Amino acid sequence: MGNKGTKTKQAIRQQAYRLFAEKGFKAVTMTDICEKTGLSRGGLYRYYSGTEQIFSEILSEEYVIADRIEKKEKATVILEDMLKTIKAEIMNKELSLSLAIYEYANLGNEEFFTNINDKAKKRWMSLLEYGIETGEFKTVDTEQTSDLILYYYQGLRMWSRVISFEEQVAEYYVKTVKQLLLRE
Amino acid sequence: MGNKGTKTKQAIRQQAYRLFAEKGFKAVTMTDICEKTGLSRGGLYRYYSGTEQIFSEILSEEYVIADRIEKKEKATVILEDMLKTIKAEIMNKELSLSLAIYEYANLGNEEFFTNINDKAKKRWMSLLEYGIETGEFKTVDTEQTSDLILYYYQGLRMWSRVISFEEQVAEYYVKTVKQLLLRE
DNA sequence: TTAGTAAAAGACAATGATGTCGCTTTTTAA
DNA sequence: TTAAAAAGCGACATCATTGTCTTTTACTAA
Repeated sequence: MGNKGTKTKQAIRQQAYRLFAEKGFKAVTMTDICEKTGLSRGGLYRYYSGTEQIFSEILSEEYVIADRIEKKEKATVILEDMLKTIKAEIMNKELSLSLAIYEYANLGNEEFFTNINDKAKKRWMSLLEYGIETGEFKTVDTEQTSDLILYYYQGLRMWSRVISFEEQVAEYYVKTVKQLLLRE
Repeated sequence: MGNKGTKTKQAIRQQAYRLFAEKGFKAVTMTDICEKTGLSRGGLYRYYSGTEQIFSEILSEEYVIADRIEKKEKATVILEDMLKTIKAEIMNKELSLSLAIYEYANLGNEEFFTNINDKAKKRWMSLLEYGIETGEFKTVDTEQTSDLILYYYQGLRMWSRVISFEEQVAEYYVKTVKQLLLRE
């Protein structure tokens, strides 16, 4: 029984990931992926029937977002943690799928992203509610503030690929979110 | 002397604009533009040597941004005006070049956008300084706040293409900016 | 060791886009 | 009216990419 297959698929996805991060979705061809993986066209097609399929598998691997946070720690600690992750994401332009994702979404795969977005928003709202409940956060409109946090982040992430950002820009983001939520 | 040319060029750009807005930059071919304009390939190539050239001309037509605001009106009035424009931009997904711009920028045309971005930021900073000076706005960190206003907007504009937004999302944006700047 | 199956290779035709070139039509100005 | 210039046409060779198909190679289990 061939179980070498799953390993190969993983290797394909890994190489494809790098390509998508570098060039976006549309610019990556099956031939590119062949070259990177060292596989022949025939070989690659055995596993995946096209770039869409590969990318969609990469996405479902990548985006496993819980809609709610775990209310085990203090809200401020969770917040710090999330901001740290976000800051790192904004700053490393090399491995960002943002362009690829955006192109892919525009190719008629809206549902997936409506979904992801919903979940991310719910997650933030859930955190904000929690923080307000425990008194750690200021009393803000949770939906409005979640929107701000999310789309501000999206804007940054998108353009950080293109424009060379200084660290400061990410810093401002963190600062803004904290100022909105935390009591002085 | 043939001055029919400039009219034709304009017509080409107009049709191309629609295509870019609809499909992004990479997906639009010279052949597409031929079909839309009714011109033959040979005819089109007489005017433009490729999609890059067309798009770049469209951009320089579109983005004529002054870096400073005119300090003739009240800051609040200017703000209202800018927000109104932005809201409209977020809401009409059909004619947004956002995807095309993003793809184009990622193709190695960073400078242009670094420039545009700089100007837009300076414009906002200039408005904020003005408003603070006249006492209409709260005393905020102008750079930090401009960043927020800009990238939050970019995030919204990008995703409004993909995700079907309700009016509310744009409303939140406006509300947020006003809350940040205006005294209650 | 070997037969059978899985994995990989690479040739193939088909497609669709590119940029060029020579020819035709239309416009313009004298 | 006419000749020169501008505008427009479409065929052409070329290229990159696609997905398929047959053949070859490598494993694996009896």
